[in-house]
Amino acid sequence: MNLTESIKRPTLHEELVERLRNLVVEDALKPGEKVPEKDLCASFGVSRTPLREALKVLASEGLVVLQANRGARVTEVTPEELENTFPVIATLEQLAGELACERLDDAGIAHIEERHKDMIAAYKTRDRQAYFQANQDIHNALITAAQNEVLESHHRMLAVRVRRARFMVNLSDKRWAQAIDEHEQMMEKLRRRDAKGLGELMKLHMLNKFVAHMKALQT
Amino acid sequence: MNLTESIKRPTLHEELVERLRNLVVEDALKPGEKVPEKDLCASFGVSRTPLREALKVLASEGLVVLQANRGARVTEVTPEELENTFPVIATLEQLAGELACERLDDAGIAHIEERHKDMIAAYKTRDRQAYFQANQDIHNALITAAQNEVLESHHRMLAVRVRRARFMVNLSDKRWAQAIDEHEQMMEKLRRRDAKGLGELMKLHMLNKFVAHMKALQT
DNA sequence: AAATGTAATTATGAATTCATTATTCAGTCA
DNA sequence: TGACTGAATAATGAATTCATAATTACATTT
Repeated sequence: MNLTESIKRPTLHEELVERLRNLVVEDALKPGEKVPEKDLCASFGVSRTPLREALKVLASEGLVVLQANRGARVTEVTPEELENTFPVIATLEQLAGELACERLDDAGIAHIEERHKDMIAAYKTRDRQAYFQANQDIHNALITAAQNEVLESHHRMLAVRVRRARFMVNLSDKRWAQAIDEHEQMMEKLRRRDAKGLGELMKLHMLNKFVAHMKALQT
Repeated sequence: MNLTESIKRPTLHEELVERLRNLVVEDALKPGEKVPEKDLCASFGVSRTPLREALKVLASEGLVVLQANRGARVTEVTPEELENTFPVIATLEQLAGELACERLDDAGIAHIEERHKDMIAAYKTRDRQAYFQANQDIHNALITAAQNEVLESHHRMLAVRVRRARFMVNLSDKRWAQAIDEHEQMMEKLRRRDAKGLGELMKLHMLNKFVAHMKALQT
């Protein structure tokens, strides 16, 4: 079978969750900003019902907060929020690193190696856009390699929240170089399939990223 | 200020999320079971709108699955699901243990000590109900003590999913004794404020619980 | 002018209605 | 008998409507 692509027509509310989430992550909807249903309905061309359903989901993901009878607001990215989020991501990435090492086959490692090279190339040409993309691909690949749906979904939820912080800070040259170095070390552990080592490095990598973010925010 | 309790009048959909979640956790709604909106609306005395909003939230928490045009089903508790969930909970509890050690004051530790004694008492009289309750209280207290909202909310989501498994297996005498022993060790680490030690024990405790569950399921 | 009270407007929560998609079941034909 | 067709029924997705709470604008009082 499978002659054609399986027909997937997502429901409106699913579509809206996606679109709204992107708006929040891409910073089109600013933190603290009110999200008037009416306007969103108009711009998406849907009625309030599916939109409100979508907002409920976003709220349970922590991207917006709902106040009864007072509508939705995009959650603020506060230092406290980052302070709480990073350790949790870090510990999840540690677990992911360990599992990925055990479950990745040679082809999988080769694939990550490719993206790693892309990332290095982007670093050398100082192409921030390409760097962020390759970086994210690598992390996502490692998460996927862990083959744990629960881990993956919770990691995604948290990663989304942190990704918004990207718009707030500039990656310093020093931190950028450090991050590249950490990735080199991670690749080394991965090649040797050192599960514990990779896990620890990934955790540390996240916590260092956190420190860099906090420093940047304090200025 | 704060002269009176802040007035909280939850919206219907919030109330429904709570109630429905309980129904799933308490196993009143069985895994795999269809959840006809109509019946639920009738039994709760609400219209479909808030109920459907609640189902969307439950779906994003992974307690139900929504199939377009075919309604909601309670998610099955499969061995795969447990296999994926336990390691994630374990790693979160490890983090919680470490943070709790750093942040609990003497009064907080004393409070946990109390619940620990309750748990031991329940064990001696083989009062499963009281045991489960005290056990859960202890874990929750440690999570709360970590003072990390993100950690807490994600842990709660996962704990709910696992708690359902309780209805599927019987706690063996052997495992029960082992669990008590593990808790004794955890308390010892906590008294000494050995953050790393408590974290490792809590992780191990969860993984052992997982092994016990899997053994029980295989029979 | 500042503060308080009140009416008008707006936005939200929830119920209802409408439109589509599944499901059921009787009937037909091989 | 058993597989297929299609009408009837039921359930769901989405739009609309209604009710209520919040906000705003304005007036009144001091």
